[in-house]
Amino acid sequence: MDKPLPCTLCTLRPLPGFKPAREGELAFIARRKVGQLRVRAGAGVISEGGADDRIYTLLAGWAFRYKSLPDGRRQILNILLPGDIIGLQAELLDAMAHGVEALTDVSLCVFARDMVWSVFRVHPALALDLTWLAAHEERLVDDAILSIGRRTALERVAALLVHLYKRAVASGLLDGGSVPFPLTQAHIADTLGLSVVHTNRTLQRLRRAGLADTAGGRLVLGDLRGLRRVAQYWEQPAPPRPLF
Amino acid sequence: MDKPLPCTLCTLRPLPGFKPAREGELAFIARRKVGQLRVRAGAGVISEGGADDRIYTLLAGWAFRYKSLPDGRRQILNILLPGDIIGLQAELLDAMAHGVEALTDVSLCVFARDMVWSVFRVHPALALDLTWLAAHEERLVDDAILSIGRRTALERVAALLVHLYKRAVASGLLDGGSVPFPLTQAHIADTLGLSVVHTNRTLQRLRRAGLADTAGGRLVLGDLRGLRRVAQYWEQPAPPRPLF
DNA sequence: AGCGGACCCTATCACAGGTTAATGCGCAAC
DNA sequence: GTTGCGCATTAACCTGTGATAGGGTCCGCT
Repeated sequence: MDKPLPCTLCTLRPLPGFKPAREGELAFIARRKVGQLRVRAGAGVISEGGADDRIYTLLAGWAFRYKSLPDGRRQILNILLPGDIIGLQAELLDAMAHGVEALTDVSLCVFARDMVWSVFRVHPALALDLTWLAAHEERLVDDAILSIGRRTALERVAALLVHLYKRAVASGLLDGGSVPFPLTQAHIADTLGLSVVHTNRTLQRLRRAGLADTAGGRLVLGDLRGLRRVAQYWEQPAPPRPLF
Repeated sequence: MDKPLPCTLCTLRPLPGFKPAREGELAFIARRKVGQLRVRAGAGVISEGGADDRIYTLLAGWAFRYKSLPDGRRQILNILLPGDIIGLQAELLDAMAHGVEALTDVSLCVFARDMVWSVFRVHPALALDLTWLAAHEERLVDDAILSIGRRTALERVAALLVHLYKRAVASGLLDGGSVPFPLTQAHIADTLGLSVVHTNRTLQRLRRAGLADTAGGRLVLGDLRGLRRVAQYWEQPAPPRPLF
């Protein structure tokens, strides 16, 4: 639990990727932020199947959603960046069907337990925003299925790198031509349904081709257009997103 | 366009899998049903990237959501059964990121264009139900990612069959120990990220093991428990779902 | 009856990607 | 400075799955 940042001073909201808050709604949200939580890199935020029914917003840092099979094989569903909501599914459905783990040290805004229902009751436009976020996350997952199911390893890795690069840039993380990249090769493998060894081979092909480099915890794209072509990745416009 | 069924006489709602409507809400929904649409097996309901912003509920028949790569490889994201909503993402995000195609002849309830927003404005509890459906669909997609990314072909096919069997039963389709099964092996392949040939091999392994048979457009599970074990599939409780 | 088209099935071959195991490197702990 | 650990890297080998090609059956159409 670290020093809470009041929502009125939110460092995320001014970013170009986020929609400005409407009249009165920011205050409404601020009133329901009950604290702030810090989680260390590698630690769990929500455990698979757990019944933690709090709602969080990722304020700073990276995390990921995952599911696993009984025998331990793990699949990462989705990478979470600042502004993403955590725990909405658990609130709506009854149990959490997936776990969430911090990739870097992470700060989370913690919201009151009745947050969701009160949003729906008193601020329909905000409720629509919440549903927008859910639909948006589903779209990401849809894209992931397409990758894992139908792209080759090389295409998958290329598509993931382009995708994460874009999102990191939108989160204001671009610095000197590169963005932070806290995923290990094991994370990439778990995201793309590959083995670690083959992920390594594939990253090297991209590196040697001058397309992308993930060394030193940072991601540099040497040739964005070329990477996109390799990935068969076509741009989707990204409208500003709501923030809680 | 066939003879519209009034929502008050809905054939789906009485099924045990669906939540009864609350006071006043059924009338509200009924008022916004503007028609009924019939789509032949194999025809498209919504085209990928299309801007059709209407909302449908699948009233009868099977359909599926899919995405494809520029070069034609196709991935099925999700099988749709009666009660599923179609077009919610297009309404919220701006374009439809996926297509929808009918698997059998299909009947759809067509809703007024302002349906979503009016639900949020005047019936918060219904709005929450809508979001519940979105979260529930995302859960299905999460499960699919886990399958495609981390299960072997045999496990994938087994898991899919168990899953569809369960859903078909919940839709009241069980008849004499089997349920209808309108997917061709090509559909299964596109759902699981496999080739048609390997899908065929795998189905036969299951058939010879006495676990499952998909012949003749019907699905018979010879040994549900055994199939679950093969699939590493653990049951999730299915609470009754809302219906529009 | 004959034809064509879906769909299912089988066999063979090739290769992408998995598995296992060992090495190296940087870095924190002591 | 040694030890240990996490992560990236390589190599050798193996296998699950894909690609291609063909045959069979059923069914609707003319």
